[in-house]
Amino acid sequence: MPELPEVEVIVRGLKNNILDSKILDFIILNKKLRFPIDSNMRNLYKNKTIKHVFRRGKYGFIILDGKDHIVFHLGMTGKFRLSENLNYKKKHDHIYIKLSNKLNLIYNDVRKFGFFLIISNPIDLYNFKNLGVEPNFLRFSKISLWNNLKKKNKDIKSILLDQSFIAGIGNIYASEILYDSRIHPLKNGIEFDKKSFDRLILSTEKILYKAIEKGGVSIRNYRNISGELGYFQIDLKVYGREGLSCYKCRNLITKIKGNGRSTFYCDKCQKNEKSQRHNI
DNA sequence: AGTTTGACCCGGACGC
DNA sequence: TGCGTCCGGGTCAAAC
Repeated sequence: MPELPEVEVIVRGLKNNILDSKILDFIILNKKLRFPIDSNMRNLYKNKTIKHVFRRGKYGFIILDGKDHIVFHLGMTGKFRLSENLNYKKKHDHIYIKLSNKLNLIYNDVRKFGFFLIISNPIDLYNFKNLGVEPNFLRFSKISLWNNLKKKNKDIKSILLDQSFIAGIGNIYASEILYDSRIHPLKNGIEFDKKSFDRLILSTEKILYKAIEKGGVSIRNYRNISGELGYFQIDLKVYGREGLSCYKCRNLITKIKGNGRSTFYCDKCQKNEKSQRHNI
């Protein structure tokens, strides 16, 4: 699932391959994504040059010359691939972007949870979708994050998924971050002390940064043999390991469900004095 | 106003 | 094999 590290690696892949080329055509094969694709897109994007590509949270931005730009979100199964020709079509291809550098950028999405939106100048990135702190700026935002956290009367797992707190963490990395920082997923924001908060921030940086690095290394030039951008295998320490033994203490990993989302953790390594009392 | 819940998007996987 | 049911994650809106 594309969370921040995957989107970051995909964006780097795009930078490496499409920057400075011109969009010769923007062909919409299927409008029915998460939000219906605006049919103006083809006209707006045609013959525009790609000036910048960057990421904010799990969103990607493709900045063109002129005032209209592209924002995309990959949902659960959104993928980009680069192809020299358009004859090799795949199931669930939804958009073909013909580029002046002889490559075609293809958007493929099995579940169609992803979307493309038009965004126009001026772009207020700081307030975009009310997104919170970018993880690479965490260490500079600790005071406001701490104050924010201490006001939140809900479990840290949900807080991590809240994009207005820290931007870009999804369900998988949330479990990984909490495992790494030895924090129980049901620990409340207001229950945090400075020490565990510090560990949380460190682990967030560490887990996300390592994943980005892994993605960059495992995909040579950010693009695999089939031209796919940014998908890579991360070694998960807790996520999906229900009933298997913890790598640190051999205790069995627990899976819980809240808000319809699964959370994995080790109840020996990630203690929560308060919720443990009520747990059984 | 902050928090919780659930709907929605959809096709693949799985069970019978 | 065919059918039905469930599942997954991110986002948003409605409910509390």
